[in-house]
Amino acid sequence: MEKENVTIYDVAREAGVSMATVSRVVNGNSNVKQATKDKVLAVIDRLDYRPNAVARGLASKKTTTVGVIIPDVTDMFFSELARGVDDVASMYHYNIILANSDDSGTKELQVLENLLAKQVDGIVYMGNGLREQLRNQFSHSNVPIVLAGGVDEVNQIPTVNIDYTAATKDAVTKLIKNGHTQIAFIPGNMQQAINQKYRLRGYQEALEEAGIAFDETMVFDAQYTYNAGFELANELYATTATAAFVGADELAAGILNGLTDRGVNVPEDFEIITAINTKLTQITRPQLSSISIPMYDMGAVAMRMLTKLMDKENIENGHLSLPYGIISRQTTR
Amino acid sequence: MEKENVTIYDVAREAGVSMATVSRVVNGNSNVKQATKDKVLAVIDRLDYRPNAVARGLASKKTTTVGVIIPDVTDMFFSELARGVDDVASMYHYNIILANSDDSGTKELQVLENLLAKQVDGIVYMGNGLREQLRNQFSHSNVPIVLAGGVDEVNQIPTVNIDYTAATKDAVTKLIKNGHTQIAFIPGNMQQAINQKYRLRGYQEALEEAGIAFDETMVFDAQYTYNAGFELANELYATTATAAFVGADELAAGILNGLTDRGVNVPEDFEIITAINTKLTQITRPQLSSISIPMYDMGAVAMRMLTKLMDKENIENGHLSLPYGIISRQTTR
DNA sequence: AATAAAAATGTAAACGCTTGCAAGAGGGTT
DNA sequence: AACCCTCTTGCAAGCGTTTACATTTTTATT
Repeated sequence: MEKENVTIYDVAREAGVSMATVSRVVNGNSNVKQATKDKVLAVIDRLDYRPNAVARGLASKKTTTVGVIIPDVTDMFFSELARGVDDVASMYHYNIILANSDDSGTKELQVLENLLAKQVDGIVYMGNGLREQLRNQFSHSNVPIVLAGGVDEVNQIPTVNIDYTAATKDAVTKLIKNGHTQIAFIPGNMQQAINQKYRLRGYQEALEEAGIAFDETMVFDAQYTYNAGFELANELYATTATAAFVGADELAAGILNGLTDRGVNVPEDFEIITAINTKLTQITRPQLSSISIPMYDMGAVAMRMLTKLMDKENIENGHLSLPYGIISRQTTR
Repeated sequence: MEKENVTIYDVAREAGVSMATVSRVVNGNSNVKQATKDKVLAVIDRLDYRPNAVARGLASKKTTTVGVIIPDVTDMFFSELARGVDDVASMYHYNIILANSDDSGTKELQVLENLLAKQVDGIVYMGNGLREQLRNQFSHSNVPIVLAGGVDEVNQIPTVNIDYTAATKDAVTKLIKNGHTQIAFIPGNMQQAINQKYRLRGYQEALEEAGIAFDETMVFDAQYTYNAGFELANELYATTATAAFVGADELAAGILNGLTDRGVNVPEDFEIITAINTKLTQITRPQLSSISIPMYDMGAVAMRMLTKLMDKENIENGHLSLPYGIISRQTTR
């Protein structure tokens, strides 16, 4: 049971070669005579040798590990992104250190510190925006980083997301085309740039194009939870709104169920369109119409971009907007 | 911008002490004169020194990193566990390397190999069962490991979960009390020990206690997906079953919606109880009655247990069953 | 067969830290 | 003044690899 750690040195001795040679075959590196390679490989197998990645990391200054800062793995949107990240990470032989930040500034900073201490080769940052302080830390370090799913207001950091403004505009326009003029805008947390700037702009553009005046009372701030939505339904009920753009599925589900419970018929009396397209959209009754976002792909592409950055390859375009769609289900006519 | 890596050596020089002393203050270690400590701390601050965790790992043989093998982060059950794990991990200053296994034997093995190469201090394994081969690898290495949420058929590895047999029995008994005798058993993948042994036994015990004969045609095998459930609804419709025990929420949601779409009234004509208690249970209409499992806590407790194991503390009981409950919502009367 | 070029292998110095051991610095005791 | 502790600090040997650079072996050329 006591697997006394076998080192590269043991292998070298047993195989009658130097550790440099063993290192070479382990790394599939340069030119080693086939015969030697076979001999070494045999010993590695016999001794059950497993290269110590930590030592490797020290010597080569590469850890083949990337950090992933995520608000909450429990959030369907982010976990889907994370899955995309991990899949391509492992495809390129990287592991990911996953760290939840709760979207909190101080936690993010702390987590970043940690990740850098662990010498990660790169970082994919997920979040709804990029705080000033964090951006500073990023630029101070020379670890490549890419932002997945979020927005960087100053377009300074490589990013992959969708065009939130356009998507929102499309969704709202769809509602307008269905005859609505009183459309509630409920993107979630209005503090976040993604809502406060991008989505709001899309909403406003759609209204403007249709010649509808922007009415501030149609803008609602909310937490990204089912319960927040459920409660908001009451508030909504008291307004003249006849449709709503909602920034997240759980929130939308809450609103939908809340409204339904109050006897409102969706979509006859009230239409809803949500901004994400998680499994939830199929589960609610009626099913939620939504913007379809390629979450998994966003994560995958972000990670792929990161591998390039880590290899110091040139990135043609550091700001990718993936295509999105609009899926009509049952909460819109 | 070129933060030429400042090392412990730089700090030592600047502070006029030896690196050993710097190391001591960094590790809050042993006894260092307060004056010296202050001096060193000041330099650390000025130079913005950040200890290299990789070097530390090599020297100390501790990486303060634990591996987490998870079937799929995207699964609500597992991501909730993962969150619990990460929270207490970071509480104890550990980071987690998260690796998706897709519940595949070969992938698990590969992932494990990786984790061991990275010299993780411990592993928390999530999965529905523990494959022979993996168990072997585990016992070959001397890295502590704990199983979260799953079952170890031979009770060989520290585990934290709930009593799946008892929970299933309780749930089924509830259905029986409501007058049902034809109860479908749809735990999910019947290959998995957790279903094939534990849950099935609970189901059978409940029937037996009520004097109902076990009917094999009431046992259904299914994938853990919404669609599988939706389709299974048709099949179910054709049987004499009047109630069902379902092993997962998504699956249950599919069954519920499928049945409803066929005009079946739940719970009047058909009752459903699901085995997990994710957010979904509140979102479906009618809301799903379910067994409530402390997912987050299972993860948290498992990680806590792992910290003890890593510290070579004695574990009083390596097989923890956390309490569960039964929540009646609207799919049962 | 001699020689140059190419291929294979070895040597040893990092990489940045921890840690056992030794030694210096102050006291207090007798 | 000699001796013994206890508290601090420094020395230096690792930890297990990678990787320039040097050296040896092989192959090709004439």
